[in-house]
Amino acid sequence: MQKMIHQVEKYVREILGIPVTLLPWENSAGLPQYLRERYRFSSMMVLGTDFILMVDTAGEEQSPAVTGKHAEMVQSRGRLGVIYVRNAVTSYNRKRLIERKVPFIVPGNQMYIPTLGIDLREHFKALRERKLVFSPSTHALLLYVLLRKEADTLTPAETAHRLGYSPMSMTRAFDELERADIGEHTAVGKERHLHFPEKGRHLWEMVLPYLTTPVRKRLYVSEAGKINGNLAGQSALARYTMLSEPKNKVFAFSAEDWKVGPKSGEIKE
DNA sequence: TCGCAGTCATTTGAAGAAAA
DNA sequence: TTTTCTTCAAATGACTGCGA
Repeated sequence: MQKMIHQVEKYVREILGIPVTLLPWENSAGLPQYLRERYRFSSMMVLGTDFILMVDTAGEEQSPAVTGKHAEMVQSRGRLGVIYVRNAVTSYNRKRLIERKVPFIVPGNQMYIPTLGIDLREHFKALRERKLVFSPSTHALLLYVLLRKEADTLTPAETAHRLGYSPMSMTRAFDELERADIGEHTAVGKERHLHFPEKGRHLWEMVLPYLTTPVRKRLYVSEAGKINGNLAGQSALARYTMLSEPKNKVFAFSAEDWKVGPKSGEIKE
């Protein structure tokens, strides 16, 4: 929770360019128990105006109507404007919070405080620098390098042939690695050469910040015993190591295999 | 001639908006 | 609140031109 308070502080400071200090709000003891259980309260001064921050600690989102009522109750007790804070708000609830003129802050994302004329939406997200994340073809190239024993020099054309990608995709993968300063990139005539001086764990740790999970979705299904697929996660570890089998078996499917396989059969999600 | 790179088209999925 | 529709971005391949 303290982390969220810091995020709000940082976000407001970044956007408005002024120092902001958040302090615990002393008067929260007089609020009903259910409000004190759901929210954490802080006081904040922005542009000369004091506010109470009502930080939502619950996992599930509640309706904007309920949020509005809670904010009104806190406002009537504290005699100060209330700003609702939550780490994420769905688009439809955001719209309704604005309709109800409920001030809110989603740290790093949105700030709506109509009394101060502040209405900063998600477009600020786009202005931030984008983190370099490797494309799937680059992931494939790296896994190929990590799994094979010999350490020879690679070219885009040869790697494309081996991995089943087009030469253009492999050229892009080489570009991404070069941008991330991973591997030794040289050119022999017009041919690009890529060599990895680092091996195994060292290489893995170097590339880790640029990798993303290949998992699109996690599903729990009935009749898992009827599934025929590639074991994944702890189930795969149990197959190849001394680890014991997990209670629920884990399988991995590509989107296509899932559609023509278990999803089309009698397995229920 | 061949390998690479630039550009454009296509496909796919995610996110947001609108409708029910 | 849920479902459906729309838009946008990412990933990839095909085509083409450049230059060693």
